[in-house]
Order: sequence, then structure tokens, then C-alpha cells
Amino acid sequence: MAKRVVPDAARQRRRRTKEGQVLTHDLIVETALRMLREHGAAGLTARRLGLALGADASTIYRYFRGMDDLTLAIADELFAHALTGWRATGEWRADLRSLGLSIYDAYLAHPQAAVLTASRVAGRPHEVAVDETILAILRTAGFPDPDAVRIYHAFIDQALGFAVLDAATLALPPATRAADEQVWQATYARLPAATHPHIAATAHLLVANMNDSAYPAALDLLLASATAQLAAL
Amino acid sequence: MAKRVVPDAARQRRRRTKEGQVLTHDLIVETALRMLREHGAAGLTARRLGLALGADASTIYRYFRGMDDLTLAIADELFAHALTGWRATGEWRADLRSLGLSIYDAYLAHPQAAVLTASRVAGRPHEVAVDETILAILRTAGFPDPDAVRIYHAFIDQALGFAVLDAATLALPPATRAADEQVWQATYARLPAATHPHIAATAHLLVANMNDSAYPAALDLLLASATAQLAAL
DNA sequence: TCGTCAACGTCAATGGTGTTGGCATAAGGG
DNA sequence: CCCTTATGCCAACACCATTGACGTTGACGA
Repeated sequence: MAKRVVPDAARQRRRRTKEGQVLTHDLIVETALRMLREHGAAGLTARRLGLALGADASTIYRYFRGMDDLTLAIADELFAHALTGWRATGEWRADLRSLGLSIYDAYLAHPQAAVLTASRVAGRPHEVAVDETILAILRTAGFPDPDAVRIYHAFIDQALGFAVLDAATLALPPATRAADEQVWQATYARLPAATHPHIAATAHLLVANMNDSAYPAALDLLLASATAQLAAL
Repeated sequence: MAKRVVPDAARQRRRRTKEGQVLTHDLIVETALRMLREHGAAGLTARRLGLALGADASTIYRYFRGMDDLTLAIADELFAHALTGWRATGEWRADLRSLGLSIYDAYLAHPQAAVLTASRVAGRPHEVAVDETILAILRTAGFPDPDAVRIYHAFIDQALGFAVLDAATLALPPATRAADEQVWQATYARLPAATHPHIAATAHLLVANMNDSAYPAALDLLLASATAQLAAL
């Protein structure tokens, strides 16, 4: 019986592209992330990605089933980043806080990717790893399973929700980010005070507020509530 | 000097399409919303939208500058729905709660549209109207402007964040929604318990939890915090 | 050393996409 | 009644994702 050699990632054939580039899954995902950052979501196409890699567009299909599959890989990459951005201390509230901010930061570090993949995160391997981590922290802290699951759910939804929204505003303008404040000031100024008196009255505060996130405060609120629940047991 | 007649929406020429349909901005947006619901984001194309309207794809460009412009109109429509879904009582906490849930419901009523437009809401007319309403409620309740702005920010980000995320899970499967629970149960079952012990231990709870939203509880938390702030003045 | 074969890169073609310019036509206003 | 303008259609353009055929390379077994 002929022993078929199972394809093994360890001994891959490393060929080279026309331009001499060596391709890997990771290199493609990284390049895609860079293109997203530099040219926005509309700038990430198979052809252009191939061009950036020094390869033909169709070559990408040797590594991913299609652009959709690539999107899933990008989503996964964001969570991989999130998992390396926090440190466990053993104190559950500190750990959750660190993990939440790490997720948030990973998203904000790649706003276009965050927006593009917002609806495709569920079930990605590293996203599942994050879920596992959150549940581990909560159950180790002593929360009974029903509470742990409820808090987990609120925690991850909150983190991703704020992250996606804040990333969205950050991802918006292809133009440089410097003139942003003036853009918004102009936007508020253009609103007729007659129809929007309350926005007009607080316009300066709204502009000043716009660049800091509401997430940390909301996260603290959630953690405080969880602390109270744990104490009530 | 010839007096140029300014185009006026009030006296439009209402022509008819080949199929006898009469087109309007609203009809196009409604049709687009229906197509999103029925065929998903990928199913909404200029040609197919034209087909559904009994019109040529290019005719859409008489009403919208492009598909992007149409997307903005769809985003606006969601907030228009949100504004009609709540009732003012005069009690600020009840009002905010009602408005928040109304925004959330409007998004969940059109999950695909919610996901598609998640990054394009800022500055839409009806979104601005929602902002104005929130600020009005808070300032009338007696919050000083800095607090009002901070709470407004947290409130709207929270509402939209949870809404977008929950809509994302709802928008995912082109298949019918009935078998969903089994899909997730299978997903969790496929996870090796060795690598994901905490998910494995709580799989049944996770599945049971999956269909109810964490938003109402989070909203109550925010309102309670705001109440405390107001009392401390 | 060499033959085999799978992995992987390229090329060319297909059908679908948003968008535009030209042209036809109907609806009112003068 | 005619003229302007809004609004419809058609044809064409450039680009897109995806696929199948084909060439090339490198690793491994004999």
C-alpha cells in the first residue's frame, strides 16, 4: 500500500514570485492590513494586493478561498493582536480591564480593518481564544457560571461595540487627520441654532470631547457592577 | 434679466419608468432596504436595485450621486425610524431609556442595513436630530453642559455599539434563522475541551444566552450612574 | 542521481460591478 | 403651443473577483 505523504506545513515548498518575493499567509495578511491603513477599504482589491506583493492577483487564491476568506483572516489577526497586548496579574478586575483595553487598542490600531471586519468576528479562532480567556478570568474569580456568562457577554459586546464605533470615526477621512477638528467645528457651526439649540450651545464641548473615548469609563462601570454582584454572593 | 426658475421639490416632474413605476427618493431607499433584508449586502447592486424598481440602473443616478450616497440615505433612514419609535414622558431617565431602546430596535429591524452603514452614521441629518434630542433631555434634566456632553457621548456610543454588534450576528446567515442554535451548539461542540475548557463547561449557557441582548442591562447601568452624578450636584 | 508529483505562480477569459455621456421624452410653465 | 428641464433609457468604460489551463519549481523516494 502506497504511503501517501500528507501535505505538511513544516516542509512547504517556498517558491518565489516574479519579483522574487516569498509568499506566506502571514505576509499576505500583513500586506492587506497595510493597504487598508494606507488606501482604505476600497483600496484593498485582489489586483492591488497582488501588485503590492509583487505577485499576480490570482496567486492569492492559492492561499485564500477568496477575498471573503481573506477578510476573515484579517479579522482573526486583530484578535491575535489583542491577545498579545495585555498581561495577567491574577486580580480579575485588573485582568479584565487590561484585556478590554487591549481589544479596544487592537481595533483602533487598524480602524479600516476594524470596520471592514466588524460583522465577521464571531467564531474566528483568536476571537474564540479571547472568549475562553474572559470566561477563565471570570470563573476563576469565583463567579457562578450563569453570572460569568452574562458578564462575559456584556463585556465582549461592550468592548467590540465601542471599538468598532470609535474606529469608524477614525477610519472615515481619506484626507489627513489634522484638519478634523475644524471640519467638525464647521459642521456644528453650519447647523441652524434654531433647529438645534442644544447642539449649538454645547458645540465647543462636543468638539473637545470628540477625540477621547467613552469606553474606559463604561468599562469601569461594568467592572464595578460585577464587583457588587460578586460581593452579594 | 431672465428669471431662472429654481428647481423645487414641490413641483417635480413625475415621469414613469418603462414598467410604469413612479420613482422617488423614498421609494428607492425603501426598496434598497427590502433588498438588503432579502438578499444581504452583496445582493444590493445598482443593476439589481434598478431591476427591482422596474427601472434602469443608471436612473438611480438621477436621485443619488452614487451607491455611496445611497448608503448614506439608508443610514439616515435608520435614524428616522429610531426617532419615531419612542415617546417623551418628561422624566429624563424614562425618556433616555425609551430613546436608547428605540435606536437599538431600529437597527435590529434592519440588520444588514445596520452593518452596512455602521461607519457612515456620523453627521446624517436624522442622526444629528437624535443627538439634539439626547442633549435636550440631559440639559433639561439639569445636567451641567460638561456632564451632559459626556453622558451623551457614552449614551450614543453604547446604543450604537451594542446595536451594530447584535445586528451583525443577526445579519450573518443567508440561511434561515431557525437552525441557528444548533449551528452554535455544533460550533462549541467542535471546540476541543482541552484547549477551551471554560467554553466547553459553559457551552449550554452560552447558547441559551446568545439570543438576548446585553444592551438593556448596560443601559440601565449607565442611567444609574448618571442618576448618581445628578444627585451629587 | 534522477523521476515524479504536488505546490504554487502566471496568463487569459468570464461575468458582474459602479459610473458616465448621449439621447429621447414627457410634464408643466410661459 | 412651444420650450425648458427633469427624468428616463441605452451603450460603453474601466475595474473587479474568480476560475481553469498551463508552466515551473522544489522536495522526496528509489
